Amino acid sequence: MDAAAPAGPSTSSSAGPPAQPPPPSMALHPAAQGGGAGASAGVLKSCRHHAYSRKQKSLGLLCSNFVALYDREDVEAVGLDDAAKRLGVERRRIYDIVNVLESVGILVRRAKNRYAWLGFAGVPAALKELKERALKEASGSVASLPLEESSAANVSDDEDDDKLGDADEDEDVEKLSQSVDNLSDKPDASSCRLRSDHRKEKSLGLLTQNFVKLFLTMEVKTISLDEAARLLLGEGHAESNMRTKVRRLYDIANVLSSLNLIEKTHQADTRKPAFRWLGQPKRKLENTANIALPLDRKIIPNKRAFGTDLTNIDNKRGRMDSTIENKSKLLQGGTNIVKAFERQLGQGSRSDFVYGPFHPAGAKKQEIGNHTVREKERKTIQDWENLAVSFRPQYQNQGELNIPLPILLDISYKIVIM
DNA sequence: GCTTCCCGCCAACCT
DNA sequence: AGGTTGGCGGGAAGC
Repeated sequence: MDAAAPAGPSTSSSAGPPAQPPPPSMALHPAAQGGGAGASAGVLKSCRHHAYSRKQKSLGLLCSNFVALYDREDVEAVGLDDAAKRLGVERRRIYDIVNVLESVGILVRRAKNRYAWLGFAGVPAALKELKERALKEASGSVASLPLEESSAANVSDDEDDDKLGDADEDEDVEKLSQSVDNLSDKPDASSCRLRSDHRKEKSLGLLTQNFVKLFLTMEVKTISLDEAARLLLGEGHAESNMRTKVRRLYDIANVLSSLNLIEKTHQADTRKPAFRWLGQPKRKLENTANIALPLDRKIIPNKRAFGTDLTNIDNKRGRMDSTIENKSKLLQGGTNIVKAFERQLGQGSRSDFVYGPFHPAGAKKQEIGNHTVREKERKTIQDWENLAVSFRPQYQNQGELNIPLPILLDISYKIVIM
């Protein structure tokens, strides 16, 4: 499938993206052709002369659209094919999105090609678990290992029901972590498993979790992707290795920032961008204030505008983090992890997590796996619903979305309110 | 010229 | 064997 491709054997990537493939997410038109991307290839080609724009095809934007499409009360399952078709992108991209979303608890894989939609209500539990797992790692002997290795070596709380093949039922949020966590020290448990785990170790999902763990465990609030890559890889990394990792982190960061879990900022004294964890409602409020500008007045980030990339808007939102300060903090990070954790866990746990821009439709889906969302959280969620009214996602090509009318109306409504 | 990151090849992994 | 998943890195858009 992966529709677009063919036309020409397009040998390999070395040939480079030949004549711009039509930007599917732009070109595909709504209801018109529920008919499948492939079919429209010819038509799309005719649009080729339109300037090709990466922005309109960014993962972040795609993610926003994805969320807009499924973040509704009545959505429970997500089919990959369906998503790809409706969003007008190739399946491959959906995998990217879905893997990241799963890592933060928005989705859970149920079966081949099928995911369950938990929505933003699933985020707190997922983050909490991430935190706790990282805490265990930290307090264990693996604290000093790069995350990528340590997480592969750690054991998650209650696992080893070890699965495979069975029950679609309850491989919940933990699935990913389990499969990786189980790796454990048994040297060559089974070459099969190791090989499989090796692949998982590098998965986008796990990388996402580890990236998020950085924010949850480090004292610093912002981190550049270079730093993140370095921390995740450990020292002695090959240069190419590093580049690849950074590329993946860009992908992840774009998705996470479209979810508003992080935002792009700039390190004070470098032109290098960094990402800031959006963890406190307080900050969120400031966000809201910033965002609640009339559309045409809105300060457009000087860079990419996918998702809700607030990037350059803010500056004042937090204290200025100097790169140097960050670096030294990061270095201490390992030893401070436990302390930082205790502090974070102690300070009102996750009521301080902030969801994405959409009001948590899944607010009523209180049960995530076996975790029950508590009252307090529920309350917070309601607060966010209010926030959501003024917190408008920045869709850029919603017109091209294959989103059911009611949703579009709902979205537009929110935009108009602004 | 450097950063950002889309694209799609193709191998690993299922079924 | 055929379909699904997703790592990976080339290379072009964006700045």
